[in-house]
Amino acid sequence: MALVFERVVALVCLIPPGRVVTYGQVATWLGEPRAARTVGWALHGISPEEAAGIVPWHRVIGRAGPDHGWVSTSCLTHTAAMQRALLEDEGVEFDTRERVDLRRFGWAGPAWSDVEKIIEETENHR
DNA sequence: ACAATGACATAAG
DNA sequence: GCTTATGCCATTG
Repeated sequence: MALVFERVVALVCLIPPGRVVTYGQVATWLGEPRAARTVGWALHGISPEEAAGIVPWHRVIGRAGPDHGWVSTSCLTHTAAMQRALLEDEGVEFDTRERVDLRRFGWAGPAWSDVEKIIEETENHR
């Protein structure tokens, strides 16, 4: 497993409220720019308890263009309507086509030191 | 081991 | 700008 799910979850936990990131970004931070799909899989495996208030899974969205993202979940337990509601509650705005402006709400990502810390922790915890 | 699938991404038509 | 086709990683049958 080149891309450890725990790292994905840890990174998602670092996303500040009112900000969103794409699956591809998360994958890139972990050194696997092509593992966007796997990131989605990792989040899909999150338990309901974690999703409740610990892991802000809703802040991870798909790409809809260079500057826009959109809710791409098809999961039945974490529906798109639910995700949109959670984001709007944090101040993230959706345009008329259910898309988010990444230039306004996108997150540049954590500092490398934080990513490194996560890697070490997951390495240690393992 | 092979084929199919999925909360993705990018290039091509 | 939208639809299709291909590529990707990891899981599952």
